[in-house]
Amino acid sequence: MAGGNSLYERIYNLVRQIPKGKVATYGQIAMLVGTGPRQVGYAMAALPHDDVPWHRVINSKGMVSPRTGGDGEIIQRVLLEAEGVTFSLSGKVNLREFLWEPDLTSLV
DNA sequence: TAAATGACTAACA
DNA sequence: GTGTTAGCCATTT
Repeated sequence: MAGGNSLYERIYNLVRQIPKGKVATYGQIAMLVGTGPRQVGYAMAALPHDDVPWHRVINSKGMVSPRTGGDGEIIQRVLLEAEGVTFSLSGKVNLREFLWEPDLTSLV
């Protein structure tokens, strides 16, 4: 387990800071916590917290990543649309408008 | 201890 | 535009 304060804790903490109506990419979060993008995806898969807006985390293509098994992919899209994020006909988010710009001054 | 896993990304064909 | 290859690194078995 991730005893106490682990890398994942930082990832979850960062994800919680994503404002409503915005999205962040795995690579972006990975860079901020100083790890590889796969760890971010793995952290989401583990998700010990149920109060993390994991649905605001998408891949670099602006699309919801297909996960193993279930169809949470659909749920993620619904949650984002409920927050005001729009999807193109191809099922992609306009990152130029909805990509979260992390406020570094508040992360120090 | 070593090998396998994975909700990714960038580069190349 | 899509498909494949390689790199990535903490967690799990």
